[in-house]
Amino acid sequence: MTASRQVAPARSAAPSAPSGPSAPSATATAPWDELPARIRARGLRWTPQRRILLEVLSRSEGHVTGAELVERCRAADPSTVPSTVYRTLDVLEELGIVQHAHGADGREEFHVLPVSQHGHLHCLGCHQSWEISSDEAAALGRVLERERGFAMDLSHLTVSGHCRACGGDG
Amino acid sequence: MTASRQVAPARSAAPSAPSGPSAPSATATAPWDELPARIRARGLRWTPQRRILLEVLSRSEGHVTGAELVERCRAADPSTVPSTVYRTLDVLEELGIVQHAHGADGREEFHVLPVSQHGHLHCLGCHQSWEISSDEAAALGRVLERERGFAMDLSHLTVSGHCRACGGDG
DNA sequence: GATCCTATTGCAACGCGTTGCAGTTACGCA
DNA sequence: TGCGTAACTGCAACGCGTTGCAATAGGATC
Repeated sequence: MTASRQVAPARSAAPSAPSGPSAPSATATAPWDELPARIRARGLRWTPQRRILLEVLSRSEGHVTGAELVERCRAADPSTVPSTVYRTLDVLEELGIVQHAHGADGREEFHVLPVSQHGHLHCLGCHQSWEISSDEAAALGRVLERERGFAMDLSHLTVSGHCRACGGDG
Repeated sequence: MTASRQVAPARSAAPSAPSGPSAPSATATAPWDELPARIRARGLRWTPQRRILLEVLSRSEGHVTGAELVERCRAADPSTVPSTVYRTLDVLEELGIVQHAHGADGREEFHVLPVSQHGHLHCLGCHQSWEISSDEAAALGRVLERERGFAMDLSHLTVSGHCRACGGDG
């Protein structure tokens, strides 16, 4: 048995969205090529481990859990260790390459190349998830801003509840 | 050194709210007394371990993390094991005694005796947290309901961002 | 009070993620 | 090309939370 590349950990399936289509992974200007330079320009280093993670990320779309990324890196290089992956993800987050959030179950989810700020919707019934556009969350943002001076970070938002199919409608 | 009852794990300080005062732990009708009966009525059992957790909970207000509850139970009975605490919390959640959510860092937080549905606001700068009333979240709820038929579970909502003091205002 | 059924417990192991530390290595510079 | 520094890696251990399993013990019934 090889390192089976388990992709969906049974609790965070994120299939196609029924009403809100997901962004088709535009790969805008392929920032992957410039990354080594950007990294070095910051005094950071371009290592084989980082290259592998970047390759994995460049093939990913939507949300990926940390564990999934570790698994995929391990498929590319069995000697991969989790701590390196997570630390590299931290670095990449500072560079704006990924953005992390916490799913409804508290697990970390990474979003690759955040095209636009968006939150997540998670159904407690069927465990599907969808994206919330900034438009939709705008009202909440405005209320918090106006009444509390609180600047919401949409990308970190996960709203749980029940979708139409699972009894969302009365 | 005894089992030091560490209360604030340094990453989820939740002091008094600056604009939204927290509910003053009304202890409405003290449901603690009826609990043994309610539990037995369901075919469940009233055990010493559950009694201890209930005592701990009855002395808690606001949000408590799972680890904190384990710690406090251990203070009352050093032989307490985490799995029992967490399993009992599951049972109590079904009975409506507690409600769990995931904080901004993904850790579990339990809310004792949820007086009214409310979400949480978490400042990424100072790590304070406040409650979001259902009024405030209503707009978001309406949008999701109308456009997606999605029934938001407010109690599970944590909004991250920056408060006024930490740069929330432009 | 004795008996029986099964809910519950404690244990041990696991999974995800983080952290401290010592050894390694990328890479700027002479 | 060789050198030096500090960024990075891998390891080991930890913390939080979950799960499977065998043993225990509520509590209903007689």
